[in-house]
Amino acid sequence: MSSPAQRRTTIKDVAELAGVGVATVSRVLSGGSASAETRERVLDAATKLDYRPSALGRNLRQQRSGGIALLVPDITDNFYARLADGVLSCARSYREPVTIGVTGDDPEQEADLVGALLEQSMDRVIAVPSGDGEMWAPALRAGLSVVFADRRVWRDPVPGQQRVLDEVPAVLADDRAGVRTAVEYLTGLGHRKIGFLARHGQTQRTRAFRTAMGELLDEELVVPARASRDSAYAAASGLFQRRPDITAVLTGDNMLGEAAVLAARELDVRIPRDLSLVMFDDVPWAELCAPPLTVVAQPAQDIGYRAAELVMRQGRRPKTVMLPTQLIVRGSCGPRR
Amino acid sequence: MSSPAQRRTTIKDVAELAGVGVATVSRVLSGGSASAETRERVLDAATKLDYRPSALGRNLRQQRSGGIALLVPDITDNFYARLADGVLSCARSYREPVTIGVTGDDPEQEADLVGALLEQSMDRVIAVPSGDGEMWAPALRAGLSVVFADRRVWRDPVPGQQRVLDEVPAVLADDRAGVRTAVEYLTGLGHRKIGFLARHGQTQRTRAFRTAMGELLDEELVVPARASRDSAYAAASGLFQRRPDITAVLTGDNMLGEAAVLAARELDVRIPRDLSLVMFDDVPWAELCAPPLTVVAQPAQDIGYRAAELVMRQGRRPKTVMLPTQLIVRGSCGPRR
DNA sequence: GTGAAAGCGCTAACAG
DNA sequence: CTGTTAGCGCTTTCAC
Repeated sequence: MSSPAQRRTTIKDVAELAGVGVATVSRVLSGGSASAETRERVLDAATKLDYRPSALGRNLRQQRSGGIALLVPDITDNFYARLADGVLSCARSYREPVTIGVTGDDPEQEADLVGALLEQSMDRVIAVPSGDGEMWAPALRAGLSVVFADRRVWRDPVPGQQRVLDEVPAVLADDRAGVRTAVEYLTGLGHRKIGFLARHGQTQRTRAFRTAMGELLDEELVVPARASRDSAYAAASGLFQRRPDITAVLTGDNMLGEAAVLAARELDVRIPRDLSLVMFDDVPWAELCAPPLTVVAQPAQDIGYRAAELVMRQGRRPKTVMLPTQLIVRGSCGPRR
Repeated sequence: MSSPAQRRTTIKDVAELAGVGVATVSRVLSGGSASAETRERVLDAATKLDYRPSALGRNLRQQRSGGIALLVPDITDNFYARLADGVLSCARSYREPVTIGVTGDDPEQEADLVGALLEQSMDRVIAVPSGDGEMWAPALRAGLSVVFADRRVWRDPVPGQQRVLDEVPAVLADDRAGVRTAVEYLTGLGHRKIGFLARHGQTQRTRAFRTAMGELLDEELVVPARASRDSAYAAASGLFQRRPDITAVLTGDNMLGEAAVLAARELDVRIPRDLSLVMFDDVPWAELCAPPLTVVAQPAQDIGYRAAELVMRQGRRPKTVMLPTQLIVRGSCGPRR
């Protein structure tokens, strides 16, 4: 049997040992004013007792639990893992714990998680949002400060609330430029029938694709997928079978890219001979793939880091941050044959 | 400017509206005994006010913040991401928030993080441990219930503490069997000079490799790497250059596998013609690789899920759980040439 | 079955 | 500059 946990050292113990009041201890420890001598006595006592202020007491008093919450669609997706890593790395420098929730890109689950956060009195959230304005507006009103990462929320149909959501700062990759660069690269190679595989949530990228394609756009080649791997595969496979005339495809994220490679292989579509492929997001395996994949790289870790910075400095009304993407040409694209 | 956050509804409000005392509300809401009529009145009031009990108050009162903490070496490593996903998925069914910390496989950072947990009064931790017994024993004494995942802690040199650490339940992949199967597969193909790339932390696997190799073991072919990608690459590249006579290699995790593929390509070592490769952990890209990688699959998500179950039911003295691995043969191994 | 009251550890307001 | 005190929201004795 394990021994019973001993009672925690409290601020009272420190005060007693130092021969001062508890308020003084609190002040000294949080950098308030105190005479040099008092300060030393307090610090001494605290060290001697190995005193660790209880976050519980502080949190209750301040009516807010510290820490920052992070909501991502899927933590096993390397992109979100890197994003999370960035958040974690920034949060560490503030000594703030990070609570992670997985939404599965499902507004309902997201709403659930936000509810849980409120229950915990968390007041800082970084989210890759799945829900729309209707779901985030109440959270905002409840007083938590939100930063969106990777995506922002769709414009809300209700006029009055649109303003609210525009107030939510966001850290985004420059989807417009990324998509445009990729499309230009592909058209430069002679491709005309270019497919686009994207998640339902990737509104910005889808829109950017439509714009970038201009005259060339064929709505039938723009195919949406749900959040799962299976759905990604189904979308890719479906597109390739339905429209064997396409010569290039751009995918909105790395799991769709993976699905495209798999589906192509299954259908005996050769990359890049029969089909050129550009994938959004440069994951480590893109280079190991056969052929190595041409990608639109995104600074995932940076996105997370910057988002964490923003959510920590809620004071200085921060604007939306847009981070650049980069086309990395490897071996998955060829000229139209 | 955003509107000021309105005051939270407290238990007092509910009590007032229901015309009962706060104690009664508390009891009803936590499933205690109450007359049917009272219960209904309370529930009604709670619903009407949309009352959410504050975790802050409860936590302080109970001297423990709920939730479970998860410590992994690297969240961008797909294996740990899947493990985390398993934890998250189990924790959700208990409605417990999960706080994630990244240790970088560094005992010092790990100790830091545990300190932070204690400060937060977290009392449930799932850890992929980097530190040794000396670091975990105090945490245990401080009263938190720990479950190890993926690895357990090295036997402690101090005799008295060994027992303590054996009391920590652990959820592990069956490294012994996994390594043995892989080695037998390789020797079955005729390989004799087999290299092993492993992290410092992968003691069990390294030990298993030595055992499995028996007579064939060449200590020079067992090479350790630190946690980083760079270190993994250096280890692989170094081994291949130093000992071009090896014909097969087993890697202790997926990042080492990735490094091996990259290093081999760089040195113009062909897989599987010149070198057979078996990688621990079946990541999604293993199939996309050229050639597709033969792997020892581990139930990462299950490991996380089971660990979370254990840490939630600290009551029923749980034993260590060992989960099976599976050799998945793909295209990265060939006969010794 | 129910209510009154104590108190978890801390910080902020106030008085000295 | 420093100590006293109130009280954050909740659960848990302890009377009734």
